[in-house]
Amino acid sequence: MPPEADGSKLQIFLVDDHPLVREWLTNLINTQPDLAVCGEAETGPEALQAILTLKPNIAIIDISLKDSSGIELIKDLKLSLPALAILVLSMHEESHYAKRALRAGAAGYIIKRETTRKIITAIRQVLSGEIYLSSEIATALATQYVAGKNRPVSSPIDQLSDRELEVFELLGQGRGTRQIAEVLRVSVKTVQAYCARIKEKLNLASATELLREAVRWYETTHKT
Amino acid sequence: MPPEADGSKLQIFLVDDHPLVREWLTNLINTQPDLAVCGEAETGPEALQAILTLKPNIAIIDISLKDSSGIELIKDLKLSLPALAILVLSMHEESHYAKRALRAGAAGYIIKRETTRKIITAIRQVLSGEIYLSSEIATALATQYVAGKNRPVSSPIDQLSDRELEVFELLGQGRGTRQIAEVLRVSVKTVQAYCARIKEKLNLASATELLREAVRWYETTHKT
DNA sequence: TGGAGTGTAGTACATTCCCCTACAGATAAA
DNA sequence: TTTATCTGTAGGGGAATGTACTACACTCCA
Repeated sequence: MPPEADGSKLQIFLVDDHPLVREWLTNLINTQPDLAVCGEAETGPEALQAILTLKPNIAIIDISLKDSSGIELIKDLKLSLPALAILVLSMHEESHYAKRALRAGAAGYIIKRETTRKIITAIRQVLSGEIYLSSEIATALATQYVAGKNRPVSSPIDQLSDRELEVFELLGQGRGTRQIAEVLRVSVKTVQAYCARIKEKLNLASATELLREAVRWYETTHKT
Repeated sequence: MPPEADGSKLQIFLVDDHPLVREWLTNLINTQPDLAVCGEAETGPEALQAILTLKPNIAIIDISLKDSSGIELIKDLKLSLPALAILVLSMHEESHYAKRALRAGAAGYIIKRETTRKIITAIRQVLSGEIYLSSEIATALATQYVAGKNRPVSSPIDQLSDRELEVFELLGQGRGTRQIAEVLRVSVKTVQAYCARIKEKLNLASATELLREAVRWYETTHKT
């Protein structure tokens, strides 16, 4: 059973790089008699350290952090604290993100567009050990599961591994190899290896085509 | 002069499709003694109608709405209510979003990652008739203007010469330098020179960014 | 228990990028 | 008309990337 350090309130840790969202969530949560925010962080490393110290009951994590990836953070957390409940708060409605988050160890996935009532519901549901998914995401996953009996892969993007997808997305943002290597804190060579695998999986001939596909994908998923 | 319907408070209208952000902003604004939120909307059309009725002092608009573009909303609003102050709240830190917003008629552009204090500052500054830009955006735009001499260009693409545009388009199709050189029957070196000039004209830092812009432009002009 | 997939990275050579320079013809400004 | 800028063309040289192939530890699944 998780600790209930401060009185009898359930402790919640927030990870999001938007001060806006953090403040709003803090307000929202603190209106609940049995819930309390016990800490916040903006980046993955910060979050990891603080969570290991504070040992909250639940962590609410934005998967698209500024420099590091929320997915990586979830994996790291699950390694150190397998019992920690994790709710992912995301602005992406696409189901790839949800699938990845769940595979990484999250117990819930809710989009930021959701109403506050549903967010509270999600927090409680995840705290009580259940899985929570936004309804669109849930239906999307369900249809994919049903259709996936003899599945013709919906998007070849699904074939990419987590790391590959991160690289793909950064490419779509217009980052160069070196920049990506810095963001991911790995060698340039590693990034190149990812690019090679992505090209293979997506059947692309050159780096230029890869970049084109990355930009297209980025544009269509992060629509303006 | 805009009306001050409710007492003497300045009336603010919110347009954002995240309930999260709307609630948070409402809270934030209502802590200010002289400001009040007079209405909210989730979509462009809703917002347009409500704003025309309520005639607020300022509208705070998220440019990336679910179905319609915030930019379109800004243009429509400026047509009907040229005096309305508009502050754009965006999650994009790239300056071209800011440019488009400003060209459409916004008086301010602030990213959601900004601190709450700065958001209040931005609201006040825009209300008082000044322009507000997040500092990164401001410096990015400033450098672009300095480089951009005195020409009021509608689209920076117009500045490209014929050959440069050809190269730009081929880049957008995913061709590499060598291929382009073959198609245009010139030296690879010449293509590189074109790329360099395009980057200069469009104020792009790297080949990767150039390619990203080329793909974007190609997608928007040769599709739908 | 062994193969497939993933995350990581190295070597070696080819290609491209990036910054500078160059120059001739067109066109615009002084 | 002269001067300045733009445009199309291209080379040199060092730095960065791309491409192809290899390697190794680790996990997961059969």
